[in-house]
Parts: sequence; structure tokens; C-alpha cells
Amino acid sequence: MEPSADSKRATLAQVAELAGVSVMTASYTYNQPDRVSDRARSKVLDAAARLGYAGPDPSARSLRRGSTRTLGVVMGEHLSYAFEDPEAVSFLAGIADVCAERGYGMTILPITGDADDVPRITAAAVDGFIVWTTSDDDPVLAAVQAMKRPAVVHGGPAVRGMGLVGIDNRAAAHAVGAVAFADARRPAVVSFPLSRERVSTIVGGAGLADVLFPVTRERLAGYRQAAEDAGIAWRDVVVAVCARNDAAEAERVVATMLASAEPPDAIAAMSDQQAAGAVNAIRAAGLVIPDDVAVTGWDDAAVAAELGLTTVAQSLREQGAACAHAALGGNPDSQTAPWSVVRRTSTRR
Amino acid sequence: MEPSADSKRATLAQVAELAGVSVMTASYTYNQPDRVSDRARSKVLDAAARLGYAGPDPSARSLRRGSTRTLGVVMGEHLSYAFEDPEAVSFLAGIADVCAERGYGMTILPITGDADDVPRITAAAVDGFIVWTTSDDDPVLAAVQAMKRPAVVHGGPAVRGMGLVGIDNRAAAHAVGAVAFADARRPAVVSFPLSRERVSTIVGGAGLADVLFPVTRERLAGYRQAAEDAGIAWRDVVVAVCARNDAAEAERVVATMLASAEPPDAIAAMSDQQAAGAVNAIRAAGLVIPDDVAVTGWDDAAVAAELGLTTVAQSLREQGAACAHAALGGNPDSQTAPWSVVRRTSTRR
DNA sequence: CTGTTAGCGCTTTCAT
DNA sequence: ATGAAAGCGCTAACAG
Repeated sequence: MEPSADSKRATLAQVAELAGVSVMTASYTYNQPDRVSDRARSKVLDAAARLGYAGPDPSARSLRRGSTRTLGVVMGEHLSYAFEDPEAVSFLAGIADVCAERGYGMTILPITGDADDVPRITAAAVDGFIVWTTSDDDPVLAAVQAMKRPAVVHGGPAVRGMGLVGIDNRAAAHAVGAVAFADARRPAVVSFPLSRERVSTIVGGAGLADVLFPVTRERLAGYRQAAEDAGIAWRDVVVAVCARNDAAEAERVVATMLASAEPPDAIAAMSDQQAAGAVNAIRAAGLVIPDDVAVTGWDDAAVAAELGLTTVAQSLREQGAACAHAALGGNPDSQTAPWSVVRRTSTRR
Repeated sequence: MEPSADSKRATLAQVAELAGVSVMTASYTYNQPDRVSDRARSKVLDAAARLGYAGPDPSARSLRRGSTRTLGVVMGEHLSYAFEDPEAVSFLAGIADVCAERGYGMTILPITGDADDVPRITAAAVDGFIVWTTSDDDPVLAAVQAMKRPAVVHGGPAVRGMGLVGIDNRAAAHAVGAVAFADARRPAVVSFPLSRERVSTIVGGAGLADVLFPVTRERLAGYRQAAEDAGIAWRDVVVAVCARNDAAEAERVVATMLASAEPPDAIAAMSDQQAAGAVNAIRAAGLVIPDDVAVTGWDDAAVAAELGLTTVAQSLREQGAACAHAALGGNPDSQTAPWSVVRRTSTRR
């Protein structure tokens, strides 16, 4: 076996010695090649090849430079679940675009909801943090804040010293709710969970106690306004809180609502996945969209176009990119992203 | 403003000094709390709180310990594209499961296809690497190998000194191809790209020159066997190579094939997304599945069940987890994962 | 239970 | 163009 196949990593000092130059010349060869003579450079690269030296040790370099060239992304309770959420996935893609362009790595920080989340944040070797939408009381926020690095929250909550990127959820919900609830007498809402406990329930609007996820809270407030604009009291609006953001649970819960004594004739959901589940349940019940029941989604995902869903369009990908820029320390660190209501055939207007 | 709001990070030495103890006592407080008296510990934590000290610096710790507690995931050419591929996403979720469980971070390494990919690998502060399926000639493989850390490739190619996790693609393709091509006279294949150039073409099986992606190569070999078992020469099998793994491109290419003089009567695809595109094209052409054209997919994604697609089931999630274990240095580092053919209504048998 | 010493591998600073 | 010295912040190893 040649020396290059040696299974231990060599150090810069060893390379320098074998090349017959000082450590600094070896270092310059990697960091400022122009500053080194051709002869010296090739001697160094030669020695490196012989020793199987792959370049300066990343940890040592980070320590010395005070920067890791890596961004940390904190992904709410269940990381594996985050990857199943198409919204979250395009958000990640937006971050990835910026990281790739700037030569940065991107560390995903798995948050489990357990006590060991905080140490994991604390132990993350990153230059900045991006926190995916979470609840007001998430201990992870304080942990990130304590790291004293550039940090942004997507969606919410707003935290002192951290940026905030997202849309005006209340305004968007009000707008799409107005379309969803047009000519409706019994509007209903299919909601994301209210707190990190993620319990499913069906309640009247008045029964909603503390909504700890700011995004959910704002959207509910917008839907409430829309309902009241349509002359319906919030306490008369049925809100179905789903533990997960998927079509299956939404389909079940909507089927239940449709089988009740006072079935809804308009349903505003919080994602296109949920809306798709609602569509399935409505069709299964032999009802017609939008005549019997109007439906709206959120995000304008592929499924929304396929099903003709009226929905709220926003670019999670661009918001991801904005977060990355903020976490890199550039840019004004907070920004409100654009949104629009896309009208299709699932609503009466 | 209190001192805790000070925007610069304090050091362990400063904490120790303020607490009136040695640096090591402070260090133990974070790393081996049991070894420290209650009094000393609380003095340290007190001082830390006052200085806004969030815990030992991750880079310094990594350097000293020689370990970063982070796994690197190398995601082929387009990272943003990787997140759009549901297969890749469940694979990531599997890695995430293991990382969360073991308290590890997970660094996604954005590979762009440019020359700066190698330096980015080289600069990654990780304890082990997981490489998502790539081509035989990908320079990233040598870069990872040079890092001399535990490494696994998912899918392929096999690399000396690195583990390999995946299914027997040839056998699986042979098996599902047998079902797809049953009673067919003009079988066709919808394929992934052949090389990292990702060019789209339609050729006879004999026209396939160098297939550089081992997974694609193996699947083509399996389909070939299946065709030949059915008495059809490989050169008579039309292979449509798609640049991207999505329904849209597959739909276009299948529409083209169906409009040709000798339209296929059986189509074996390489993903359920592609198969879904094929289904759309077939229906749009007014043909019946499986009577006029049989179709098979791959992966048993949600869409496969929805469309009644015969497909190959495998758990990318479990394979992701297996890769993570291997990259953590545990386990035998190579393993062949299970698969099965799921028969539904898109095929004649 | 606490402290001292040494040094992880590298790059910044300041010569030459 | 090259080099010597210093030290980034921390913890393993070894006393006391």
C-alpha cells in the first residue's frame, strides 16, 4: 500500500515538513495560492498528495477563523415530519439555493421536543440560525437567542434580536376566507394544531383558548374576520383542529363534520393538503363543489391546480432564500413576503 | 442593558474567573456535571448566566475532541432538486431519525456540479459521509474518500473503502419488468438519465452507450432481461431517457411514443412520478390501462396506490437510517435492502 | 472534588 | 515570497 492510502489524516505541519517549507507556506498554498511561488506550491501539493492530505482540518480552521461557513436550520418538532411537508421542503430548497451559491453548508438541527433539544442547538457549529415556524413557548427560541449569532424565524413568533420572515397571515386568511365564505351560512375551518402538543379537536370558534402557534393564530383571526364580515358569529363557526398537516386526517374530520346535524357549506383549510382531504370527503359524501360546499386551501401547491382549488399563493422558496440571506448577516433582517389569492373552481366567487 | 445581553460570546475562562473556580471545573460543569460539587456547579452556572455564556464553543470542542457530532449528506447535483424528489426526501428523513436519536446534527452538502464542489466537501466539518446515488465518474466520490472518514454510498457506485446500501436493482427491475411486459409485443422503458449531463433522448435499447449511473444501469439491465424473457430483442425496446424525474417530462415523452408508428403496449418506468406521467399520457390518448398499455412504476409512493400502479416497493427511509448507522461507524457498513413487487391494476398480470 | 499542564490544527500578525 | 511566534477555546491526562 502506498503512503497515500494511509488511513490517518495528516496535518499541515507534516505536509510542510515533507515539502521542506514552513507551515505558513503550506497554509498559504491552500488559502492564498497567489502569495506562494510556483515551486513552493507544487512542492507542497506534492507532499500533500504523498501523505494523502485532503486539506486543512475544518474544525481547526473554524476555530481559528471564528466562522464555520455553515448555516443551521431548526426544523420544529419532528424533523422526519418536516421532510414530509411540501411547504417545509420548498423552504429548505430556498435556503439550499443560497447556501450553494455562497459556498456554505447547511446543518439541519433535528428537534425532537425532548429536553435534549437545547443542548443540541447549543452544540451546533454554525454561523447563523434559521428557525422554521414554531410556537410562542418553544424553548428552542431562547436557546438560539443565547447563541448570539444572526438568527431569523420564519413565520413566527417574533423574537427580540432575531429577524422575522413571512407573509401577513391574518390579511391573507381574511382575503381567502372572504372568497371561501361567500354566500355561506355554515362556514367551517380546518386548522393546524394550536400548540406543540398537537391534539386534534372539533370546537366552535369561541372555544379556541390559547393558540400558541402565531401563524395558526393569525390565520384563525383572519378567518374569523371573514366569517363576521359574512354575518356569522365566530362561535358558530366550527373549527376542526388537525394534529398533522395531511390529507388523510383532514378527510376524516371533514367526513365527520359533513355527517353532523349542521354540515358546513364552506370550508377554509390551512394547507392544500388539508383542502385536498376535504375535497375527497365532500365527493365521497356525494356533494358538489362549490355548490354544496366551497373549499379553499393554502400555498398553491401542485395539488391545488390539479383540483381547481382556490388558495393562497406564496413562495416558500423565496422566503427560505430571504431567511438564508438574513442568517448570513446580510440584508435587513426582517421582511414581509408577498402573497395573493388564486381563484379557481372550488369556491362560489 | 444587563450584561447578559452583551452581544459578544464569553469564554469558558471568563466564566471560570467570574465564578472563582478553575477552567476545568467550569468545563466539567458542562461535560461531567456529576464530577463537580453542587456549590461549584451553581457558581459556574451563575457566572455563565451573568455573562450570557451559552456553553462551550462548538468549534473549539470539535477540534479538541476530534469529533463534530455531525453527519454530512452529499446530495448529487442539484440540492434544491433533491428536495423535490420524494424518494430523496424519505431517504433524508431516515437519516434524520437516526441523527435525532443519537444527538447528531446533519449537514447537507450542496453539490452544484461545478468545480467548487470538491473544496466544499473538503471543508465539511463532519464525522462521516453519506453520498446519495451518483455516477461512476463523479469527482465528489474521490473527494469524500480522501477525507478518510466513515462513508457510505446509497445506490451506487461501489467505492473502495466506502459502504454501499441499496437494493438489488437489476433483480427488482427483472421482476417488475416481467409483470409489465407480460403479453406485450412492443415494450418500452421510461428511464432516468444515463449520465450527469442529464440529456433526454429516445433510443432503442441497443443504442444505450455508457450508462454512468449504476442504479439506472442495473435497472435497464433488469428490464432488458425481462424483455428478452418475453421474446423481444433489446434493440426493439424503445427507451425514453428523461432528464428529470418528474411526471411532466414523462407525460410528454410517452405522448410522443404513443403517437409514433409503433406505439408501445407496455411501459416500465423508473419512478412512480414517471409512471404517473405515463398514465396521464395514455389516458389523454384515449387508451385503456392495462388493456392497451400496461404501466409500472417504482418506489410505491402515495401516487402509486392512488393510481393503482404496479410498482417496486422499497423503504428509502430505512435505507437512509442504515446509511446513517454506517456513517456513524457502527454496523457492517454495506447492506442489501429488501424490495418487493406490488401488483395493482396497471398491469395485465 | 479541584486544579495544572499541554496541545488539538490551524491562521493572524508581524517580521524578514 | 517566506517564516516565527502566538493563541483561537476548549478538554484529555494527569496530579493533588
